[in-house]
Amino acid sequence: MKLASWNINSIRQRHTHVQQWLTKEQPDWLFLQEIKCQNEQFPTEIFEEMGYQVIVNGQKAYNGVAILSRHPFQLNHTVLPDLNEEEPQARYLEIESQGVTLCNLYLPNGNSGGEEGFQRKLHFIDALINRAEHLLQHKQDCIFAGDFNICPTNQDYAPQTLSAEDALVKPESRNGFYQLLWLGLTDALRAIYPTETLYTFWDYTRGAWQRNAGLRIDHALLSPKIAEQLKSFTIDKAERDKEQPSDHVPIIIEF
DNA sequence: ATGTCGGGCACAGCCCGA
Repeated sequence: MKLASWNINSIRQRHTHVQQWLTKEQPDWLFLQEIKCQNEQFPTEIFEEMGYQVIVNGQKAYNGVAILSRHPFQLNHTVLPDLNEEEPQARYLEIESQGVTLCNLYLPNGNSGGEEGFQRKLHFIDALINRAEHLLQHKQDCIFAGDFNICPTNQDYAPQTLSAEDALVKPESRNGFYQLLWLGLTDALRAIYPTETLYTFWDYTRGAWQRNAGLRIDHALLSPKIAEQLKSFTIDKAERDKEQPSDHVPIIIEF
């Protein structure tokens, strides 16, 4: 099985990139984040014509997630069960397909909106931990993948790109990521590349790509049985060199 | 602060978010 995740930074700007990429890679599932459109604006048909079933959790202007699937699936959740927000944002999409629970997530960045904005990020992480705990307690094979907006360690961001106060590296954010690992989930990239410096995002500004001033913020966390079956983890850096690229590149796991 | 994107608003450049 092949599962990919890609923060696309507007599907309307980059649906051709996705089409071409799908033709090349043929994943069983593709998780998309930051589609930045409402459900009815998503180009569902072009992916259906390619043999994918499509489920979209969109909203106006910001955020938004979607899953493209070659296999039948059941929708589980469009909001994390324990997340009680007055104005829920489109940041989560969970399905079950081929016996695996597939959780596509786009964590709040946490750097805007002051302390309240940061707390929203921490609440999302808490709800994610609760969801992971629930699925693992019920022996449900599961994968949590997407844009976590967390650099787990200092190796996961280029020197001098972020301050210690940045929400992507703050201890509270990182602690949430570690809690997911302590529950028994495996950081798929680190299972295969324990020590290499690898990034999944390069800012549009300051020639970040040319200077390799990147971040590792797109992750795939695997429940134990899936982790045992993990065969490969790929960061498709070539996408960052294309015309009008997203600032994130696809990550791909095979199991 | 720098800097570059995308979307919204509303129709021309700003503003927000990343």
